[in-house]
Amino acid sequence: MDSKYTIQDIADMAKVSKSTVSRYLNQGYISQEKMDKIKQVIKETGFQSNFFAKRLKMKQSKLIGIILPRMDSVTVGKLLEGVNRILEPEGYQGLILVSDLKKQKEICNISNLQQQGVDGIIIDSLGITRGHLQLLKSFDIPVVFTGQQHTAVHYVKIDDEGAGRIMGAYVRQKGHHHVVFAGVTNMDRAVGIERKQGFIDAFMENHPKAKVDFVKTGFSFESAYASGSEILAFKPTAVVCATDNIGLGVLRYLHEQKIKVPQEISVAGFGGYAVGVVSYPALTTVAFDYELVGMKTAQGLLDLIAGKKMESQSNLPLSFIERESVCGRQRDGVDKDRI
Amino acid sequence: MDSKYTIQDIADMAKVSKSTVSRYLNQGYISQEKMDKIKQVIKETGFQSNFFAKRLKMKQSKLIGIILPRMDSVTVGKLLEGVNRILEPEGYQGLILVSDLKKQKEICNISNLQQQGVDGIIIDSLGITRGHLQLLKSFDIPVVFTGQQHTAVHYVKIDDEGAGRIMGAYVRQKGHHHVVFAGVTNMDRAVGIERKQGFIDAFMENHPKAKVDFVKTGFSFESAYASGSEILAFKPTAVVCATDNIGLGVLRYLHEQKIKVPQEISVAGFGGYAVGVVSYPALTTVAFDYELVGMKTAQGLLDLIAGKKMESQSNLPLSFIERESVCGRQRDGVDKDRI
DNA sequence: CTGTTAGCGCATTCAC
DNA sequence: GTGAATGCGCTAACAG
Repeated sequence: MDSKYTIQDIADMAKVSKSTVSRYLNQGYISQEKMDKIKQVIKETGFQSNFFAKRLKMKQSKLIGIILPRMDSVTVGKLLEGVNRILEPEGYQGLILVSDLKKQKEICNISNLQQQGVDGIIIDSLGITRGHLQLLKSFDIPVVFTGQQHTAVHYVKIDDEGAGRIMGAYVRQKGHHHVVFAGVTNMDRAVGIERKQGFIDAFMENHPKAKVDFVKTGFSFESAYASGSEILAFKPTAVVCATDNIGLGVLRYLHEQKIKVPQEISVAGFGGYAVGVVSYPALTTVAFDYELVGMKTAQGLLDLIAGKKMESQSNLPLSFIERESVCGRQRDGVDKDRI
Repeated sequence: MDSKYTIQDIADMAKVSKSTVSRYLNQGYISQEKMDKIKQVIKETGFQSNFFAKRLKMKQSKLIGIILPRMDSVTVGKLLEGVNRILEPEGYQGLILVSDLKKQKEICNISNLQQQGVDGIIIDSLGITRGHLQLLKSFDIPVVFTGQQHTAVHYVKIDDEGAGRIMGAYVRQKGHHHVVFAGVTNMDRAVGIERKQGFIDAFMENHPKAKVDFVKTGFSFESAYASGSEILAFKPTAVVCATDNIGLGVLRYLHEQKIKVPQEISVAGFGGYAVGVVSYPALTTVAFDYELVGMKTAQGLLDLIAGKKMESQSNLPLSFIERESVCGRQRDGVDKDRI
């Protein structure tokens, strides 16, 4: 295959022993004379040491396994960008595996990566199950989760509950009493439970007339769009969506129904994707910094690999972005405002 | 590190030789009796063969290097999705490196991957330079480009020129005479030259009154938005944008300027991203199937690895998506329609 | 069918 | 400082 030079070849050419070449490649400890000679030969031949032979000796792969639920998502892209920013300068490379939104495959991927001899694993998880914990116990390579949390593992994630609370407080303060929360399956703890509960808690607090109806939808624009009529049936004054994607789908549905946003119904989302600003109206949202999440996650893993401790955290900074899709309601003008 | 069992350990435990275990792991050719014994021991120990030792022998890494201009982009996500769909069933894994939009880094990444001993490389290139070709000549591992083309390499890409032509014909047929093409640097041959030229050629054909002004902008939503006033200064009846992202930025600018699209100005893009449908109005565009590109690219590479030939192609199917952002013009109502 | 032997390319003792 | 020798864990002839 790669009909390449070996360390022996260049040793011969430089008229030294291969250990000398090896030293040149690693610590040093050789005379200037041989050093120059070797350098020259290496340059001429374009020699590069065999990755696998090296790793076999070194017991270190400099490879980090990265398990992702899917590839074609904005948040995943941002996350990777952040992870890469930390890994690359340290000489690590990411080995990416995709779970296709299946928890079972996520577990397969873990064991796969472990077998490949990666130095650590980052998992943007769909949900941490007993299966995960059991598998993780069976070997001792460092693992950091993101996206989901669990007391038994290391994790770095956004504050889903806090994000929900921010939105809940905002919508309440805007004078809304009756909202539909368009959320996802509670198989996804972070988004399906924490984020939703945060919203409900803050929205309900000291808010006697408050009412929240729940409509379950998927993560995609299309499924959100398809839930439009179900949402409308509750006649809310505002729709709070578990993700910006869902918000965009709802917005589209409303637009096609000729329902004015935010005049007739307000809409809000979570995520802060750049696309939120291209919709009409631009989507009010709680923004997450996934690139930062990626950086923190990678740094945590590197710490673990170095034998240091790492602190799990689920409190990464959030920012509220008020755009155009939510408007205020008169103190008591609820429900009657709409037919 | 991974204080793991070796093939020797399990050979001892099963009271056979390690070659027998190796056979068990690979082809077969052993008695049922020993087979059962080995299977049991492996199960008990959770043994897994050492990845690096195996690769060192096999001269095959089952690793495919993938070089991307950046991570956080929708097209890249789709592409990877497609690549992965082909690679995974064949037991290959992708090793992803990011070029941060720098051609020089793209070249470094190539040589990096080659050193790692990948079996092949896929490059979503920023532009194929002499540096690329020279480096590629220095080793013989299969490489397939996408995103850009060059006669001296293998490539699979969308038909940028054809896409441009489709849009050119459409806009002309809609009765527009004066358009601004909001494009990117011609350092990017595919988008900056081929796509633009295709548009201009088709638009100009048998179209005496036609006029195309060019405004150079970046790939981002923000830079497109910032180019808004420059575009408007030409007073076109339509703006054709080199990508949907640019189109979205222009749309946003126009929206904020209270200029009605498409009544006052039409806008179109290229790409067919899902987000095009959430803008207001929804963006008319030529859609590319990047997932298909990914699949074709990966398949081509696999063919090359298998010693087969592969045909480069730049004619992957396109689809025109007519949405709301372009409208017809009266035969001579040009320019005067706008102040 | 099975055990023995011999490397894959490299890092790292150990004497010199 | 430097070279010779050893083995990382595995696969692939080689004889039996």
